[in-house]
Amino acid sequence: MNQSVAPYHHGDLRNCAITAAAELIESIGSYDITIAQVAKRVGVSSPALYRHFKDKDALLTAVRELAHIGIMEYTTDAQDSEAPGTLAHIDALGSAYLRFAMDKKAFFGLMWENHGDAEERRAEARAKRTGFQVLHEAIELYLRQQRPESTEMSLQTATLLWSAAHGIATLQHNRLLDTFDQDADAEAMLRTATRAILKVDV
Amino acid sequence: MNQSVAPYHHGDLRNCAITAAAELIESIGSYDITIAQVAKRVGVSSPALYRHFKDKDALLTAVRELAHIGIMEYTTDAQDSEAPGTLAHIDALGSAYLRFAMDKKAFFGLMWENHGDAEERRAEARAKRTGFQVLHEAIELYLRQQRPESTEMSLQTATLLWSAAHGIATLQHNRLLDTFDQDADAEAMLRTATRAILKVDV
DNA sequence: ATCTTAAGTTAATGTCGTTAACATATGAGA
DNA sequence: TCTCATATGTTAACGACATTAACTTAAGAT
Repeated sequence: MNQSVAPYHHGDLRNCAITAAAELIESIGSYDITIAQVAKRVGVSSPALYRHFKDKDALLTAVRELAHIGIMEYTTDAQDSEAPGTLAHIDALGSAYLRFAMDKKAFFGLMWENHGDAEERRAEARAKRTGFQVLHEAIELYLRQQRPESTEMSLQTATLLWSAAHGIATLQHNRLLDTFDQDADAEAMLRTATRAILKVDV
Repeated sequence: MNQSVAPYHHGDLRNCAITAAAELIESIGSYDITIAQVAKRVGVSSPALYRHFKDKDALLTAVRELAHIGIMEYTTDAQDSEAPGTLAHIDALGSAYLRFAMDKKAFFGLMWENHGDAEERRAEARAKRTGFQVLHEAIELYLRQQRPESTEMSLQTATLLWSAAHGIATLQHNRLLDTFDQDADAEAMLRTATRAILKVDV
């Protein structure tokens, strides 16, 4: 009556393990966690986790899914905050990406790790593409309204803008922006990049 | 007489270990190597390496230095191939970066890993800044010659362009460019980004 | 020649991922 | 209600690994 899905002994080990792993990652600020740590946190023996995950990587992959959901929340909030088709809308999406990268450093790092299984990779690529679609649609709408002659370039433009955002986020994540330019401001950089790529006069 | 520096028992374990590690990384295409593998390759016991490296991370840091030298070679070749101050010169630098990322995938990944010691980090940051300087100077020269009114923006411009290149390289490295845009061409993207950021009319 | 010490060796430790062997609770059906 | 297959959990054990301890050897200075 307390749980809609309350399977066997533990109740819901799989999901608990995933959130425990996520909490652990968040608390130590690194995705370098151990099966034993997760098991302990859930109050279960290590091998128990192997009833629910093929291996450690499978668990981390599940956490990555959480991370995808997390970045999607940031994105959706941003999306709702500005009128579609405006430059502000695109800025908001980029800003959300940068904020996620900084707020959830460990998750952001985890999301872009190289990992094992080919099947899992495909699933994740799909999830990432879904996130990308939001940007793509925003840009397509913007171009259609502001620069109709460039509408056909929307995919290339979106890919390039994502790359720029990703580069800025990654370098900031590794504390390298400051190394290059003491006064670097990631958000300002991304706005500049956005305007340059969209060929908006500054 | 065969070695200029032939210290003690092995001869030159430290350097041999570093190159052995690098070869190993290159041959398996991953920097997920083990001390034992490196030791075996050099024909020495694992603990022997601890006479020359504080821990595994110290060895990997040394390999990272090799990687920095490697990317510098690509950069220098590119630099020499075009006249300073031209757009082609800047393109060549970016192209070198992308090529290094693809040619030496494992090294590229290793270079941007998060790692331990604070002191080592500072040293690496310095090495990276040195690489960045090359781009910065190229851009400063270009701006001075082609867009004197923007010369004061050279640092910000260089940082932004590096970020864009890094984002493209990273996404390509993770096979994500194709996921977003089947026809994505990293080099073409970077050229587009370069022209947009430098505000060159296309 | 001797002695210090750098540079190597083998043994041992603790952690980790993972599998094996065993135990138990759950829900389905007799 | 009893029974049984199976999902889920436990402890024990293994092999790989990083790292340290204790011991050995060779090189160069005195």
